[in-house]
Amino acid sequence: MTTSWPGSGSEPGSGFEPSDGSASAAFHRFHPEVQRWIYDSGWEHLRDIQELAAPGVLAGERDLVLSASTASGKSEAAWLPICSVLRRELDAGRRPLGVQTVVVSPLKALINDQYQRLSDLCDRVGLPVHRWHGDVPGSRKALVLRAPSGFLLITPESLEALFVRQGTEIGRLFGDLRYVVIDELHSFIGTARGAQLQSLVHRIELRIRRRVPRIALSATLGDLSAAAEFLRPGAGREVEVVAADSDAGGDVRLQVRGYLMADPPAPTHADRIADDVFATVHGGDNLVFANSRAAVEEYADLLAQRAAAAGNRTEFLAHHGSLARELREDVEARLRDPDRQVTAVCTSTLELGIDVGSVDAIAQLGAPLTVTGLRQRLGRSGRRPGRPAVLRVYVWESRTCETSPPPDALRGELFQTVAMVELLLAGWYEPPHAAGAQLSTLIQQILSVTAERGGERADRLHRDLCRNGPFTSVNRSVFAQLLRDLGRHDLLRQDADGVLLPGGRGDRLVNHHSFYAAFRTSTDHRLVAGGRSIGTLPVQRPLLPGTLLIFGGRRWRVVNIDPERRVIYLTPSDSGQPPSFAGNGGETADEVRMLMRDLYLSAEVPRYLDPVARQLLAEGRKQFHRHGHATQQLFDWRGEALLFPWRGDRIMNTLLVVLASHGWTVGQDGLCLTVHDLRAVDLWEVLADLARTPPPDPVDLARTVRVQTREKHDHYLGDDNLALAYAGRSLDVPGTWDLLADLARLPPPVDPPSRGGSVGEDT
DNA sequence: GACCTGCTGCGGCGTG
Repeated sequence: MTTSWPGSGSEPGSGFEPSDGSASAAFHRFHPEVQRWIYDSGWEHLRDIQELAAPGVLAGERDLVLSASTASGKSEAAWLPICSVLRRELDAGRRPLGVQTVVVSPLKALINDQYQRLSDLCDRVGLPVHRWHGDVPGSRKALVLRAPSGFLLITPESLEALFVRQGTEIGRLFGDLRYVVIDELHSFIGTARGAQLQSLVHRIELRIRRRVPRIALSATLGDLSAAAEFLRPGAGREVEVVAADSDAGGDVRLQVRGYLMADPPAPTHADRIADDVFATVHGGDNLVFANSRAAVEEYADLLAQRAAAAGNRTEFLAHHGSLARELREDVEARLRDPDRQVTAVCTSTLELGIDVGSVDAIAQLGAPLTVTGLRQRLGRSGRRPGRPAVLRVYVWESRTCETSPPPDALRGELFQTVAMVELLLAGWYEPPHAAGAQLSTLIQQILSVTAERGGERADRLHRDLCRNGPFTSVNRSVFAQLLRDLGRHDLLRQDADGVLLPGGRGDRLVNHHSFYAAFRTSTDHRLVAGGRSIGTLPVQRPLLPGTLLIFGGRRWRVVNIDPERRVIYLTPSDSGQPPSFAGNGGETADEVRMLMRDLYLSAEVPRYLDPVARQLLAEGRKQFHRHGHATQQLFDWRGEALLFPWRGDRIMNTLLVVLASHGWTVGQDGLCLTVHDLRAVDLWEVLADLARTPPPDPVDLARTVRVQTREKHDHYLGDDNLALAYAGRSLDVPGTWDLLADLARLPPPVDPPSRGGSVGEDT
């Protein structure tokens, strides 16, 4: 079969073929204007994901998960067939009566980027594109409300605001909806924001009284069937999963570099790493990822000092979520500027698909937090044809001696890094955790529905949000208790007919803009220097005038604090310290910790390790065997029993809660749990006893935890529902009892761990 | 010890 170009007929067989050499079937099914746009864009062929996705999207019946690597043309795989369908309807004389495609995206910056790209296509095809988020002027939003049509690119929070503020308009706005597209699906799965998104999409379908096909896009889905189930709760099996692996991309150059922390006053590991990063990144544009905002500030400062001392023209700029938007956008603009050499030191702010131009190399400082994040970071480079993706991971370990506790001798940072790189190379990503009942987000959605509908009956709320909606695990009795909790806090009240309405406090909550986000944020202090806001800082301890700070890559002294208005006034200074930020980290997965143990037991040396990293690998293995980890998981250490479960943080947390509920004083120290005033052999007995008892009810176990609140509206929950929410979010009782069964099969620990000489002296 | 994401309506002011 040959391909002839529409209109011209002059380019038969112009190479419009998928990479297997067969003629493109999809191209011929697109509308001629879409075909012309593809041709004018200079594409030689459709990408695999575009070829594979086209029939399903064109049919417009089934839900689809489109999974393909970064920069593989996933967005266009949805847009091209959707534009074809919508344009054919225009040709047939059908005028749209509302928005035809909603694209929900997790970031404003992604929406802005996609708006540009989609507008180029839609201008040709004759379809309008609108964007709607917090930075879009109200006048533009008013235009959409007046004449809704075409594509609407929107955040979940703005969609929430539409339901609350324009509740009566939802049916008119979306009455003609043909597709719902969800971009970067992985960023929503298993989160409060994801439950909110499921609810909002479901609520659109409820209002227009029909099902709308959903199309989800992602490059890093750890579990495709879980993604399908998330996309259409209760009917994941009917979702078509389209995965294209063949575009998985070009060369990857990867190195793990090890450092052994020197004793003071020798140069610190940070100085040595900054020297090495500086030596490798000058020239071109680079991204340096750190694991905390404080580390970003520290390294941006160290690198800028080196550039200044060397008279180097590379700019080193900090980029993280607490910096003012103007400062961040300035960094992004400089990265895009081809005349500047810019290295951004950043947190996960630059991890997702924000277009910052072509990046030459990626540095990761410290062990990666997740495989998914590492993959996204790697995907920021190598986006130009013929250029490899370059990733250098910098890992440092402390010098240890015989008084160091056993976990430090194991070189856990290095082994975690190697485990994550191996999982990355194997194409594995963290599967979503069960998130439990998501009661905090359910509270938000109950209040939102009552606002949208001007009041609603309890049975209908349960039917729409739980029985037929995304909060399926919430039964009538939990729901009834939840409504009583909300009544007690004056969030809801009931009128004489039994209709639930927002109470006084609920009314204030819903009518404040902070209501639209499902996730919790801290109360930040604004940092002001020279009359300009330079960012925000979550302050945990009182900050005194005179305190020195490094922020935005510059040094400051605190001159004054306004606690009422939560403003911190700064003046430039010659010295400073990185600020401390509050935060709750992610969870390390079971698979990572289990692979770490396999790596200790193995003798293989990955080729991507530099000499010091190899040495740390050898030391870690030596200590692993010397301490008896190959056959034991329980050890004595200075009056404490140590337990190495080699499982993820959720199981470690569950085990900690179980032991604490039996009266033991338990802590977590990286890879191990520490139990005070107990011998290892006694802990072995305790664990064996536990393994013989039936697993506890997770909710009963959760009740023993002192602080169970974590999500935004958790503090409104009564004791029962709070424990239910905690259990679903933070406990894995079955996984923990599987582990206990394994531990009970181990021989009882006999000897205290051998106390060898100091580790790592020979560097 | 660890990341990120989001936000309406309206009053006041200056300018064309």
